[in-house]
Amino acid sequence: MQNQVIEDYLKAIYKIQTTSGKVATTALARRLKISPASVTQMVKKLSDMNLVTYTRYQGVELTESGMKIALEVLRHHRLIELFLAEALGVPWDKVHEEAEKWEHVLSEDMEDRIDALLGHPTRDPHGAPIPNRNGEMVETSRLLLADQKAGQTVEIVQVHDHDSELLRYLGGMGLYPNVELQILEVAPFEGPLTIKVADKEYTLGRKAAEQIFVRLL
Amino acid sequence: MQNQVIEDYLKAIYKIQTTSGKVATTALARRLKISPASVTQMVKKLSDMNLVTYTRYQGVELTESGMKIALEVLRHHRLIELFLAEALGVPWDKVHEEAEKWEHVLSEDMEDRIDALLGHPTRDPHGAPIPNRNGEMVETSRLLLADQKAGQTVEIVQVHDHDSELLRYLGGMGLYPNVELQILEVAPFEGPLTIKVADKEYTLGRKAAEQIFVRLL
DNA sequence: CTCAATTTTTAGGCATGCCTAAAATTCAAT
DNA sequence: ATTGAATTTTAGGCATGCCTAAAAATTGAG
Ligand SMILES: [Mn+2]
Ligand SMILES: [Mn+2]
Ligand SMILES: [Mn+2]
Ligand SMILES: [Mn+2]
Repeated sequence: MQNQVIEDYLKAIYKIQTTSGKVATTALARRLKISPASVTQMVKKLSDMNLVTYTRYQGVELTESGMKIALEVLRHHRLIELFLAEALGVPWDKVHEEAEKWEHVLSEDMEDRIDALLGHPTRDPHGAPIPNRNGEMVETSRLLLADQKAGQTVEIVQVHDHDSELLRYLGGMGLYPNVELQILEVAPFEGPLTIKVADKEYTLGRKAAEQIFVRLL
Repeated sequence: MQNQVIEDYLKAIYKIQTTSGKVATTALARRLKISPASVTQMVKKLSDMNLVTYTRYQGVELTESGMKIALEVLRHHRLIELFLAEALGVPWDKVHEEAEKWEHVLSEDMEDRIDALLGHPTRDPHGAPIPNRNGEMVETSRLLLADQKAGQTVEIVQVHDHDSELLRYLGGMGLYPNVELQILEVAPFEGPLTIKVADKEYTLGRKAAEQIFVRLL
């Protein structure tokens, strides 16, 4: 499967594109941990395959078929994460790494079976939306926990899923999607937040609070 | 993972080695659907890696570490087959193809979880033995159904798992591992067998009967 | 034992996807 | 508008794993 390489490029382009618009060579290189020169070369090939539009020095953008593949892989990734968590009891800080490999080998038939077994879920273990078979996805409106004010009660919607250590740290406090918490105090000068979860109080560093998305209750 | 290529070579060598001793370049090439010239080249690399012993024109043999990897992959393959069948309800004629891809991406942690979930199984859906974590495997003594005489009652131990069509055919008659059947008649001149399974009679072609292993009851 | 058929290896190539170093282009500060 | 810094591309290479055609070694039939 050299498919894997293409799929990882498209997924990375998708992620950057949906968070910051145009996708520069360097940004892609940093995300994929590949030299910019190699990215340029590969991006030309993707362009030849009509998976991205590419203008020299201007960055890339997914075409419709590129987007379709990206969402397909994303669906695989998130379904697998949930499947691993639910069916095999894999802790939420380990599912990402495993799904990163499985996503490329899962057949459509297995995708459907997993989807059905899980009851056609719409969110992965980190709260990220799972695209449906048509590539449609419900992005819930969400706010950064770090931007909220003291006194508010919020519900966790999603957390960043790349940092295993962070996930273990959050898990230790019971900070999972759909969990409710109160913001007791927000220290000034970008200081930590004091929060209350399930009747326990914790101090949460700014860095951590910036990885957590919430909605107001 | 170009690991995949090496793992597939070692698995193929293992299969040939355990059924017919020495492993010739051509046999390996045929099984892997790769030209003999390419096999020679790759086999040299495997030899450099100490995964096989290789003497020009004489074929290859797995070293201890080559054997270890082969059995590891085989364990993955068979555990996955059973997992797919049990956990996802995948029909037994489809599990092989899927496992062929998954076997190369499964982490040791997932292997252990699947193994535990299935209750440390010793047989895959086709009756093939699953090597344990140490690469040990219980090969049951088995006879070819095609070689048996009329009048005998036998139990299916294992069936060949490569031919999807055959598996569907056998499944239609309920011919799975651990199923008991009576041999009513064996037509002469390599003719078909008449068998009785779960009170129904079937005529089974020689070709099919040669793909089925049984033990006498 | 010989030699033609078969098997296996060698030689030379190709595609993929990565790299570093150097050149080209763009950006941004004056 | 200039120019130096940063970004991006080009050029030239390398490893992996496959191929075909040709050469070498083995085998086995007579
Ligand atoms: Mn991936
Ligand atoms: Mn996730
Ligand atoms: Mn395989
Ligand atoms: Mn099997």
